[in-house]
Amino acid sequence: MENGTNENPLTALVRKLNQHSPLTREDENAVRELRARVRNLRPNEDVVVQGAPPTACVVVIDGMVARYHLRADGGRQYLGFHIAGDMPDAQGLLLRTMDHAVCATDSARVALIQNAEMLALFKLRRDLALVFWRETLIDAAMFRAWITNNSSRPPMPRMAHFFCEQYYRALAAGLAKDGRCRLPLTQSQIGEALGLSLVHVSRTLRALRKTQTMDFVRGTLAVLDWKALAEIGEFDPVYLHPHQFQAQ
Amino acid sequence: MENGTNENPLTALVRKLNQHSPLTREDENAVRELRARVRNLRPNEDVVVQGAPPTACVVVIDGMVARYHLRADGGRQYLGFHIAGDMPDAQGLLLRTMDHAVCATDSARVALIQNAEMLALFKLRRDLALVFWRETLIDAAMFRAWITNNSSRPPMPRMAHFFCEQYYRALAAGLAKDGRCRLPLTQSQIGEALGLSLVHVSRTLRALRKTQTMDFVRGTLAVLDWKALAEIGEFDPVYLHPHQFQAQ
DNA sequence: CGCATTCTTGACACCAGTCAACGTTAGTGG
DNA sequence: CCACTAACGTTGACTGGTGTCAAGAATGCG
Repeated sequence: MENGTNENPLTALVRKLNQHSPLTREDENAVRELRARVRNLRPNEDVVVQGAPPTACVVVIDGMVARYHLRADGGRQYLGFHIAGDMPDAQGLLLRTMDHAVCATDSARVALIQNAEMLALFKLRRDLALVFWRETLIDAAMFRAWITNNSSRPPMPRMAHFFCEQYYRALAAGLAKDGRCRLPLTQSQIGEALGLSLVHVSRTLRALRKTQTMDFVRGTLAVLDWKALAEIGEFDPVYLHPHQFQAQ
Repeated sequence: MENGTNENPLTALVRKLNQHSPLTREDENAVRELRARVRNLRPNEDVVVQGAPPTACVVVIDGMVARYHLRADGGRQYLGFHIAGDMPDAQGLLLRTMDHAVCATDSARVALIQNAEMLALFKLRRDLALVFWRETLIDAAMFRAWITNNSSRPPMPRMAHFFCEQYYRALAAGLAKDGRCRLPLTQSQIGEALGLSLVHVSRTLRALRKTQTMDFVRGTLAVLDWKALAEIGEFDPVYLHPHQFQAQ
């Protein structure tokens, strides 16, 4: 399901929004007609820098993009990884300072939409504001899940939960097939996401592989036994609010 | 600054919203005129249960309220603590299932507003939707800060950061004086927030006390040297977006 | 006063971080 | 195609930090 260059860059976004908030045809078109500047990112290139005032908001078209906190000592804490259709900095729409940064983990393509344009859209189509709001609320639910995961689960379940989340979302985005999806991260980055040292990521990964439920090699995640993996990670996708919406 | 029973129960909410999004007099009145049912909570009583469909949203009037994930083994992971003016479950407005619970940590008073009433308000006063949206985005920033705090800081800075956040927010809410504020938590609960064992909370607290920057005794936090404490915890309040707003 | 809850302290074990060396893979240029 | 390099991953040895267990002290409440 590679995104052809001819396709509207916001198609993935529309699909994603529809998953939790069915859009009218008019709403869909209004989103698709947003003026988006497409930008190619090289691995590790920042697209949003921490501390800056946000001006445009980012929609991922292709590849993977990460949010992270830059620590005082220069270290990173990754806060989430984003794929086609995700808006990793929607909070910038309404806040004055970015409290975190966004970068590409691998090559990625993103669409940039001026905040003013988004806000104008919300004025015009009020319901869409609620749709994007809901999107940011699901985002917040993911953050909560990360707090619990990183704070209260031992390394192996923690890592299993992490892989479950990534795989589940890739599946929802149509980016998984044959039990595999792209997850272009180094073990070091996984460590910076889960609060584990690189060495311990390696050890934990070995232990996880031995359960025969998954594999992870050079940026590709393979799920061999979803049910068992989800059990190890205590993974329950309710927080991702799949196919849910509240009628207005 | 105890909240007299005669006062409008939503005054604290209006004050808080004003801190990031200056409201017009009409907007203020519209918020104050929301029909709110006041409910008294006893220590440890749930007001929102995990997994349930949300129907009303909660505004804290008095006391302290906590969000938490209930783990499969019955353990809790606290996700945040809330004081007067906070809306600990605003996400319930637009999502179908509560992925976390809300309880009182001590006796508390909350106002309950039907979701339908809130949504009607947003239809009537579109700008208010953006104001409440912004409120939930600041919430999300706090979650991110917790991820980083719990995942990447050693116990002492972690705890210092936690105390800084609580004190800073109490101050903003007018609930601190003489360098002290209420923080009605047991050490066990602090452990369940920071991902530390009870015993280690006790040890870390002793170490923190020895720095002479703070004290914490039976539900009261005293800040003795704010600057030094903030330094220990690498605390930078930008993520709380104090006095910030984006003109629409 | 007596009981339940919370806090403190010490002893101990083990998990996970650090250090260091080596292996593996991908990419580059000859 | 091979040689070389840099980045990434693996493994072992070691250490220290943090959890667990257990006992006792302090506090609050009835």
